[in-house]
Amino acid sequence: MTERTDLMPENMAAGRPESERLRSMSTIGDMARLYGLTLRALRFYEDRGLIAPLRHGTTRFYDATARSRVETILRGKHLGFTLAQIRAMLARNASGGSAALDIAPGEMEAQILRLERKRDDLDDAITELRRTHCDMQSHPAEAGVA
Amino acid sequence: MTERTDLMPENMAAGRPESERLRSMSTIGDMARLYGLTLRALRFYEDRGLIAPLRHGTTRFYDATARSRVETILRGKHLGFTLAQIRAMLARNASGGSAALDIAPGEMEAQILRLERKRDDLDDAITELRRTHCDMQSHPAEAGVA
DNA sequence: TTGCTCCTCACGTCACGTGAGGTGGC
DNA sequence: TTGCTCCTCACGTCACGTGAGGTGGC
Repeated sequence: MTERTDLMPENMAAGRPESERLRSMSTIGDMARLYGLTLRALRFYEDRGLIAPLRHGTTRFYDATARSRVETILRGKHLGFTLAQIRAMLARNASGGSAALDIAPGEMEAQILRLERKRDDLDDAITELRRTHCDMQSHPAEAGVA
Repeated sequence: MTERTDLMPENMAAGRPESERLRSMSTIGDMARLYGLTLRALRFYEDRGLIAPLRHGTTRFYDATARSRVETILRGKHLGFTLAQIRAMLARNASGGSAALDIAPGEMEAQILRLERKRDDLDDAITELRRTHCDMQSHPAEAGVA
């Protein structure tokens, strides 16, 4: 996040808020390092309408708003929502101003049930794998399952 | 699974083992109903080299071996393995004869760790969703998440 | 003739990965 | 000139879903 004089108009006085805004912007590389995302992922979110970075020529620049949107996207992903759902949640909230995930109560409960079912399936699988693993320890001859 | 006389050669005597084998075969529709799979899924497994049903013209027929292979595929999927992994396990076992999943011990442990990590991620997400859900119950005004 | 089941392309989905080929400022 | 970062296609991956358009026996 070095200072980008190329983004600043030539006719500037000292201490102007405009230069402050430009100075505080991140490149796509900065964003990738900051959030542990790939460039491709950031461009993909943009293509799906989740973020809209500023452009200087073809180069993308991300301001504080864009950054907080990315953070919100990551939270949505962590909660197991699809990008389409996250996009809808961000859009619904757009009226509110902040970049929060506007999750409807029904959506929330449905998601909890979905994730619980997935977790239970995983628990089953883990139990079965462990049982087979132990079987293999005690009878190393038979390495097959079912 | 009706009797398929079209599969039997004309020159047959009564009680011959060949007709028994043919009679015991399933169509792709039978298989789909039996295992709760779509026709597309069964054709896809074939395309990926996991099963090789017999053909009568263009129509597929599945014998007992093919059926047990499909059961093994479903077990592999339930344990969270990819089709490529399942294919390799089935191939390794091909020498053994039965259609079992030949899972290497290291593969097994790696899979257990992978699934445990996924389950822990799910647990985190569920906890967070439930907390947000409760927050929404107590302060209905703020419907946003972070 | 209608209805059912079967077939083969082949594009769409989801969330990106992975080059290919090119630009631009230090 | 080299090296770094940025860009836009565009095909590949995974496990299928979903028509489109056609065949074949009761």
